[in-house]
Amino acid sequence: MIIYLYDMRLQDENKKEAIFDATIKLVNEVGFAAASVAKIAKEANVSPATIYIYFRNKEDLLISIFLEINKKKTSASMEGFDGSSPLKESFRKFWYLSFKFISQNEDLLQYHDQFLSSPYSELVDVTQSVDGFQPFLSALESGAAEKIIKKVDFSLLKAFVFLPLGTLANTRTSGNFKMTHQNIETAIEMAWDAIRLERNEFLP
Amino acid sequence: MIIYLYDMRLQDENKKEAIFDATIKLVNEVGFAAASVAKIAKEANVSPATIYIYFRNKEDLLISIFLEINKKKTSASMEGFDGSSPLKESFRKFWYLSFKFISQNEDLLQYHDQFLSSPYSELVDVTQSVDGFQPFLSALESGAAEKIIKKVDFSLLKAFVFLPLGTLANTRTSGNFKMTHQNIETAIEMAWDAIRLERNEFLP
Amino acid sequence: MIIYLYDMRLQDENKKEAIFDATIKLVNEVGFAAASVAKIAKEANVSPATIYIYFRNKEDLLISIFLEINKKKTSASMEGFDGSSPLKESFRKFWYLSFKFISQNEDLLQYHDQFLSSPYSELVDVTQSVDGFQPFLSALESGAAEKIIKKVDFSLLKAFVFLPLGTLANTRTSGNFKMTHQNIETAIEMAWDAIRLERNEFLP
Amino acid sequence: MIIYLYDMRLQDENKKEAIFDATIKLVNEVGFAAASVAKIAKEANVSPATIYIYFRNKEDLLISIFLEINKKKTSASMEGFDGSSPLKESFRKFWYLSFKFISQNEDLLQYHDQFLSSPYSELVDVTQSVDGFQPFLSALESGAAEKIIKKVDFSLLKAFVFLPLGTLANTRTSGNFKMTHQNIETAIEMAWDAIRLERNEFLP
DNA sequence: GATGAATGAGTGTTCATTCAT
DNA sequence: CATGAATGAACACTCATTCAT
Repeated sequence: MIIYLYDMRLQDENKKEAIFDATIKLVNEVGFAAASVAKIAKEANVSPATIYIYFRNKEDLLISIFLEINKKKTSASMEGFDGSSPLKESFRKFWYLSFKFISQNEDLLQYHDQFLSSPYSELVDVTQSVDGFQPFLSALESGAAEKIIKKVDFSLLKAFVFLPLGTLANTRTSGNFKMTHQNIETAIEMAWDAIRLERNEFLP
Repeated sequence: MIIYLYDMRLQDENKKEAIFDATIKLVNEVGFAAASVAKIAKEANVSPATIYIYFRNKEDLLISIFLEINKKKTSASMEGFDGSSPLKESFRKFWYLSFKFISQNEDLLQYHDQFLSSPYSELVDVTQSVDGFQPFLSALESGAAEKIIKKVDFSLLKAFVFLPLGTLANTRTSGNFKMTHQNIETAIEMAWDAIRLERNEFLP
Repeated sequence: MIIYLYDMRLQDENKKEAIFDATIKLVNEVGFAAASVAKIAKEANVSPATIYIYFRNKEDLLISIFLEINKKKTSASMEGFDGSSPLKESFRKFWYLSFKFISQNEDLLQYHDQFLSSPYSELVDVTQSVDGFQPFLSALESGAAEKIIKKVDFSLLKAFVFLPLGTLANTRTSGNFKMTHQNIETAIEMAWDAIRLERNEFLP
Repeated sequence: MIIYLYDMRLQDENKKEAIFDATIKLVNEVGFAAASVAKIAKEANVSPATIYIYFRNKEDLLISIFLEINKKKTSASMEGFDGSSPLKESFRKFWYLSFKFISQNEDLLQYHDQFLSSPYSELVDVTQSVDGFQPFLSALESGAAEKIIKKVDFSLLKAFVFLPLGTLANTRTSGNFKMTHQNIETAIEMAWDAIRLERNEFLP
């Protein structure tokens, strides 16, 4: 017989977290396809049936984790964002915070990446998962209006700003890229060069 | 009635191609994990056992397809590459040919992308799959030596030159990006801006 | 309606036993190779997947059954063994009990025999499966030391004492041998004659 | 184009023999169940289809081999059998020749044994496979009539005379039994003691 | 809430055999 | 005669999910 001293809700959260952690670990280790419910359950030290108490099905579990990671990542890279700062400064800060979060949460990012390239990604409303970046996107739009940066399709922005960030940070896909201070500076510069509008500052 | 013009091999190639096509179609439709051998066989109008005549196992099938796509893609984008041309011109041509190939073979590229982000990708020697690009990479290196472009880690190059190419071309990941002439020009410009070394041409 | 008298374990044991029985029946009917997991499951009125709850794999199932039969057989033929009795008496009793057990459990013995001549037998530590006979073997050794029986290699002992027992009892291999009282007596006598040391009791 | 210089029949016999040898080798190595037609074909350097030219099906192949081995073994152990010799002498000679054949053809015997304990054995008329021993069996019968040996059921004879022979000779089942001259002598003596009728030669 | 047992449908792969050439 | 290609059926085993307790 088990005695719950404090609060049942606590226990629940522990279980849910255990399932989260186990799933992330397993997916990173063996990939999405091979991360079966049974294995996740074993890794989390719960019964397979227990997982179905917290999540409707496997899909729900995997998506929930993705969304949570996404939320964490977004709020981390948008922390203290100030729309009134100069765009370049905001840009640099965004990359910096992103790199920092990524390097401190490699496992989460690896899951995030794998999820996006799995068929499960189609079940998530991607636009929604981008919501948190809205202030930054607005600033970029303003920058385009002010001719600071190029006026480009959102896909191009993603391709040259957000995407490289993800891959560079993922050790699995970036091979021997070392996140040194110098490399980070270069990466930020490259991204900025890609989007900024060149102006000859010596002409009137 | 079938007429064998030359020899039996003719029929074989047809079957192998049917299996290739069926696999690519299925993987693009339902993803890597859900593309079972049985389903592939049905799609190719072939017995599951037949697949094992042409490929050692599922892994071998998937990798073979990837390598073939890779070869096609590489030779398409490197066609007529001339190391003595100005770097920017080579660069532009490379992107142009790549975009052209990609837009004409969306299904192949979608497979290619999915493969790279699947666990199967670890079974392929990636360096080898990049061999065909060597002349272009050498030109980039020379460009760095001549201070035309930034001297950067290969991972950074990949992240800002090759990766955006892939994603922009893949309709699944690039959403509503339309490959208009204008968009392509912009993309090429962005990529070049990312890597080029800025020089004030008005100073001595 | 099922009534659970004590606890769930009851039902489990029934299932496990059903699987055991089905396996033995099937192996005896169609042989080891043709006794597939699917067929066993159907015979036991169980899903194939259920078998994997009780046994790690087919090998584990087959070996488990063998070991259980072996245990039963050993303890049956060694029942009430008394090392201080005259060797011939022990010998006769051993054969008698063996014959009795065998004749009452023909199916188990048939499985046992087939297992030993299947490739699976190599996965079992044979010496361990003989452990239960140790007191009898010791008695035989003492008998050899006392020049009551021949001092022979263990393999010879097996070939003339334990092996004939098995085959005679197995209806599949022994054809029309009827286990009449007379036949049993003769068999025991033959086995004893084979191993005993002849002494002319009339010479000094 | 292949040119047959001498005689087609020769080539055929070579192929058939290659298939025989390959089968025996494979069955001994991996067991009956795992010796598939495809593997046998590869081992024999022929196409699977070729096997079906020489044998109706797999069953036919396996049985044919068994019967051929059986014939060889029988004629070897019955070589120069003389019904007019004293029974014990014939008996000893029979064992001796058997042991000799067995030790010189371990692979054949291993196949023979495995076959007999496989379900295929039921497809062979066992009585027929014993035909060659008939003169020896007759001699044993006469011996029983003359009260030289026990008058026993044929199954008992098999269990104490023919069976031990097989097992002792099979290295797989006999473990560390070494076929030394001494061991062979003992084995023969044990078998003879088992069947002979004891007579006190000192009484009238 | 939590569970181990249970399962039908599915997995990748191999089977013995046939067939057109 | 000889073959490689072809196959439906079967193989051992795992899957996501449900259910009685």
